Amino acid sequence: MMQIVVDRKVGTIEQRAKLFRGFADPSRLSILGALCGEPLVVHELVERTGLSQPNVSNHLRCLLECGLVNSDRDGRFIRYRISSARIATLLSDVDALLDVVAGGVEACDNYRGR
Amino acid sequence: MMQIVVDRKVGTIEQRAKLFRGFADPSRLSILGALCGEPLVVHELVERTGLSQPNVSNHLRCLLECGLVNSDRDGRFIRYRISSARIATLLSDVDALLDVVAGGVEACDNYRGR
DNA sequence: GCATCATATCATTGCTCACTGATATATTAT
DNA sequence: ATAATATATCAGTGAGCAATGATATGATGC
Repeated sequence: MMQIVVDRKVGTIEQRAKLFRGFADPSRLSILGALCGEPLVVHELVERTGLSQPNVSNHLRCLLECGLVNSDRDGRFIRYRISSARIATLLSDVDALLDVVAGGVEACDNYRGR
Repeated sequence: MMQIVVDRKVGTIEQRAKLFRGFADPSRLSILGALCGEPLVVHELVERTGLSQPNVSNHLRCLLECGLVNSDRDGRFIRYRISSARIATLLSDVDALLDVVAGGVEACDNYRGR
């Protein structure tokens, strides 16, 4: 029986990029940052992030679909939590990297900010 | 004298998002991944990534401006290297997170891929 | 059932980015 | 100086995403 060996890494680059894009937005970062502290319901996230409610919901749907957060219904509230402590790890790693490259990132004009 | 206390985190969220966006592209991930192995000159990156030369140069300029890579001229070649081992750390952390959420990321339709 | 609160959905609009193709600059060798 | 190699630049084009506003769904208490 023939066997086709698929290079796992090739497919993974797209996945990695997709995962990075999950973090590459100020709104989602605010939400994830808040959830790293403690689980929160939507209107709490709205308060803390200052984002509009539909905006938070839209991003939560994305984060939920990607598996970055989980949700539980609690009466008429829905409580969200990060799905893995690795998310917090990733966020602190980025901060560590920012300590090194913050100046350059600030200066980089290629992304004009959104 | 009045003092205005600026929340450092607010500014940092934009920076974090910007830094994440540096990684949120398959082309740049390919380039960074290759450079994590060893320093390489541009045409080597072109070969290994399969990207066009202008495309590689454009992304390198961005990565250079952001401080994610450094460059040294070597005759008519220009050799690029990652600026910090933390970059490799970040990339492997993402892979670790992908082990947990890969299925969800794959299924998430919000980013249709680029 | 009705009113209210909590959250989700959806279409639209505007902005931003990635890639391409052509061209320019830089370095080395002859 | 000229040719050849290596890399950078830039404008244009196409596509995709984020936020908004309006509305829909769902749950609770009266």
